[in-house]
Amino acid sequence: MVVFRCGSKDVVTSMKPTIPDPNHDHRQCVDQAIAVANRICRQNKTRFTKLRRRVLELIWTSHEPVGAYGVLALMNAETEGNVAPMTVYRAIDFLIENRLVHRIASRNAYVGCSHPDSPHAGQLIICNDCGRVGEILEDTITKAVTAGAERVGFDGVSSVIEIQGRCHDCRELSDIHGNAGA
Amino acid sequence: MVVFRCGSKDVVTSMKPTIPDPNHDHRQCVDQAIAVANRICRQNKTRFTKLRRRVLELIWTSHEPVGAYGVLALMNAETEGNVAPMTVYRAIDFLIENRLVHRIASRNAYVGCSHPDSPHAGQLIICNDCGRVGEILEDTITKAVTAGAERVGFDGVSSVIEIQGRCHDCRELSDIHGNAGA
DNA sequence: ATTTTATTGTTATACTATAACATATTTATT
DNA sequence: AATAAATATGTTATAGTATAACAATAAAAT
Repeated sequence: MVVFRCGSKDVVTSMKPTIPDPNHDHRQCVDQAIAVANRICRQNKTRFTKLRRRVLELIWTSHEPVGAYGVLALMNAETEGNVAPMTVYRAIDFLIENRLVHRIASRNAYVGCSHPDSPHAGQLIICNDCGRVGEILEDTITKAVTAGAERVGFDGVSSVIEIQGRCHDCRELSDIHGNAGA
Repeated sequence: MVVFRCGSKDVVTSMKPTIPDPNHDHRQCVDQAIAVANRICRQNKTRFTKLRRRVLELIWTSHEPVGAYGVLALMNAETEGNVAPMTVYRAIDFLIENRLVHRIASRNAYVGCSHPDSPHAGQLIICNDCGRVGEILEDTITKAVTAGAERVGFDGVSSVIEIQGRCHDCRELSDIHGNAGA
């Protein structure tokens, strides 16, 4: 199963919705993310403060991962006050604990989570060309990992699964160049 | 399939060889790793220099991941000359390119590769208790990841798969404590 | 022997993340 | 409402990870 959410659309399919279309209405993504965050934090009895909201919005600036210092730069660009790294990291930690943000270990960067409600961790798909990141929830992967771990006596498994490759859009672009382009 | 190599033993099994036994003869692991590295580099027409060999040996000091600055500390502890970080990083990069070492993205650390010959990337299993790292080659995982990626139009996939949990040994230890211990 | 290429040395600096303690704000309790 | 307890944020300093840029050396190719 592939789950992908953008704005109010919640795509559940077995085919191709990969990474958000370049022309999609991204403001909807952000609005949706904030709305979901509000609900999740209410459920978790945690506080979705102004700072945390701000950081979440900035992380959702795009579908490309942002570094903590990237967020910091965005914050300090807007306001004249000087936010310290610690402040950003704390907010990010909170967002991760509440499953609103993923850390991409292979890039030391962060990206908004598309389905914070889902109980089991998904897999990140990272395009090496355009840098965008999507998320899939493949049961076969989850099961294979659990089974593989159990085979070697591993317990209480949580996995970092980051799939790097080239997304559908970028492949088409390069096909055009390769076949007909200059 | 589970592949695990220690010393001259090359275990291929479907059951339980997890992470190296605490009592194993670790010098054999190191010797084996160096011998394999020699061969691999000859095959790759790359140079397995004294420095690179040294760094590989130090990374193989144990089955726990070592940070780059950990390697650096080990080097500077032995010799009185001052090795610079850059030197270590370059050697590590070389070793990774030649598949002799894995980077563990979730820990910013490095660990020797147990099967540099294998064409497809394996999965790392990391014990959160004892810190040791093993490596498995589960075809079902590899295939599930490839299939999942293809389903969303992903190409040329290479994945970071780091499975974190508690190894067989640590679980047994904690069972003892839980059932009969103080 | 000379050119070319690859490796290592050296210095400086960028990037990522956390520790420790002070202050402010919110929530719970009386 | 006043106080205490818990949570969140501010602030400063520092630890930890990684790379850029250029110089010097060593190995391979011509």
